[in-house]
Amino acid sequence: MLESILNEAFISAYTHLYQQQPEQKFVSFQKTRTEFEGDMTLVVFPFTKQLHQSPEKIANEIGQQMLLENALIKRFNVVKGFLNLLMDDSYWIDFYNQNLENLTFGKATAPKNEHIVIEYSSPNTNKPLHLGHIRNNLLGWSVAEILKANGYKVTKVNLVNDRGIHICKSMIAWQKWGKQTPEEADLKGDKLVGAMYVRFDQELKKEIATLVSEGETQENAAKNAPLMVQAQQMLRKWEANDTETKQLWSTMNGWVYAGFDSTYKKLGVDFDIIYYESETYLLGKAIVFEGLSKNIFVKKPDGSIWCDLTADGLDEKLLLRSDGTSVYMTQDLGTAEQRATSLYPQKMIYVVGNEQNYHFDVLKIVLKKLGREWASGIEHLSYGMVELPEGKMKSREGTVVDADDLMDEMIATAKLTTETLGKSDELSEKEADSLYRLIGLGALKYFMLKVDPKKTMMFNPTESIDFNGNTGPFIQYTHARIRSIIRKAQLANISTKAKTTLKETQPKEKSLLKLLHSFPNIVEQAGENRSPALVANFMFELSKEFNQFYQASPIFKEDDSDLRSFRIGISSLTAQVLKTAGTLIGMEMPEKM
RNA sequence: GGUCCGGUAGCUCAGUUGGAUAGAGCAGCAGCCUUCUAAGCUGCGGGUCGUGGGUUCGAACCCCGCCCGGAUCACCA
Repeated sequence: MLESILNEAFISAYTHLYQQQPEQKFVSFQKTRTEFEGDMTLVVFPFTKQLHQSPEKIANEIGQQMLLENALIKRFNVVKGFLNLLMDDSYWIDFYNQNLENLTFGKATAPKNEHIVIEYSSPNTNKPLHLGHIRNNLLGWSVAEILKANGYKVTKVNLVNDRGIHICKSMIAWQKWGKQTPEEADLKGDKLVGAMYVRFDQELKKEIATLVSEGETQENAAKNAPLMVQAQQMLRKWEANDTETKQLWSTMNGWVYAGFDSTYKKLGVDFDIIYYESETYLLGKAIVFEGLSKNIFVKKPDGSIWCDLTADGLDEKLLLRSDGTSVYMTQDLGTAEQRATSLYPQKMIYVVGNEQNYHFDVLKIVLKKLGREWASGIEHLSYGMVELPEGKMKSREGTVVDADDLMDEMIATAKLTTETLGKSDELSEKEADSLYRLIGLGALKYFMLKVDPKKTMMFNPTESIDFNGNTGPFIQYTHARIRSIIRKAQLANISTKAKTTLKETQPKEKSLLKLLHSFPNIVEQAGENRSPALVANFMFELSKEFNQFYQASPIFKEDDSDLRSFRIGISSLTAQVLKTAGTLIGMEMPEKM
């Protein structure tokens, strides 16, 4: 790594000059701004106190000494307190020669002895997946891939919420107004069950309105509406293992899973383990009783069990209802312990929206109070909501952007754009369809992942996602351009991966090499920050740089064959890095487009 | 009300964890195709980094106050 080389050179120069060690926390190298000559810049201001000399003097002395000691440093210049160091071109050319055929370039060279479990998606089975789930799924999947690339052992898990009152609502509605299988209704299973859930809600509202008009209070009406009573009855039957209820429940869930599977598949996400809440919802009660017996929790007169977190700056938290049934927190305590004691991970990452920050704060604190050492490995990857121009998505107001619909629209737009540009003329129907899919999904994934996960992001359905500028298709297009060059070179029998004997680089080539050089560092940063956005932004940066190079230096018009192969090699490495980076954010790269 | 998160160009977003004169894309305007793919490239205009203080050689970034927006504080999940 360049930074560690320079860091060593700096320490050596510093100790030689001043007979003392520099404070490591003050040593900061950064990329030199383009308006100055140099590759890396050392900020020397922090050392003025220790040395009692002007920043310019220190910078000059250190620059001189580093130049003397290290052959990789070619020149230096000093602007105010900034020491700009120019590396010898041989550094970049060596990098090129060494990695030209390194197919795993960018990924960690040695495995880390650490296991990370990452949970994402975690849908309810009463609603189809929507735009918010898309962000969740893409983020979780991508972070998992990035962590793998960093050498971690990663297990992707999904906890499906397949039981509870909401499922019973869909079941009641289906019995009353549905009675059709997905095939009969010509609907995806998750869509059918989702429609039943909506129907229940509508009918329930009518009942409540009727009761209120008859003089009931709103609260009582909501509690006593016949439909609500039936749903609760059904939940009790379910918990009592009633055969008929369980039968219907598993049939309808089966429809939903088939629907989810097709959405996941289209989106390109997968899981190593799928947990079902119906199988885990009783876990956790034992933990609550354990905490009660250790006097960490308290039981109230009505029988409910609580954890007092006021000393931690939070509130009292319910852990078990007065009737002895679980709440969300109870189950999460249980599933966390289940994972910790069966998979033995060093970290457990939960990809869950920031609306649940409080929940995860509580989860960690409660587990720590219970003395679970592994609780410190729990990490909430808290991402921001996706908002529409009119604000949050609301299922009841029909402003939800459906995941399947969105993907289909993206693919249709890709088709239209491609045909308009006349780029599919030479493709077979099959090739063309797979290209539209690749572009449409590339556009969607890049759009979702280029934004910092923590931030709330805006999605405007009417403007649809762009294909020009800072977009997935722009990057894919760049890749396709390079592949076209490679094919042309192969036809002309020019090696695309020839080491070079050149001694110098030109500006655009060097900028590209510098960017390529930074790729492993980007992958590492993205892993540490759990941020696919860093990879996405890097890909854009690299593509932009390549397109400038492409436009400025026509490769096959170059007479000097050494220079020509060098440029082909750089192009080839660029395409490879784009492809590798693409695998980290789930964006495929086309050969032609 | 308490707690947490956010506010950067007309719009969507970056800003390497405190460094140099704050950057991209879109939208607008003006150029570049007898072509290694124009889904591209070049140029122009566009900013009180919400606001007021503080910390220091240096702040969009750290601290405090205020304004605005969001989330959360359920015997919901």
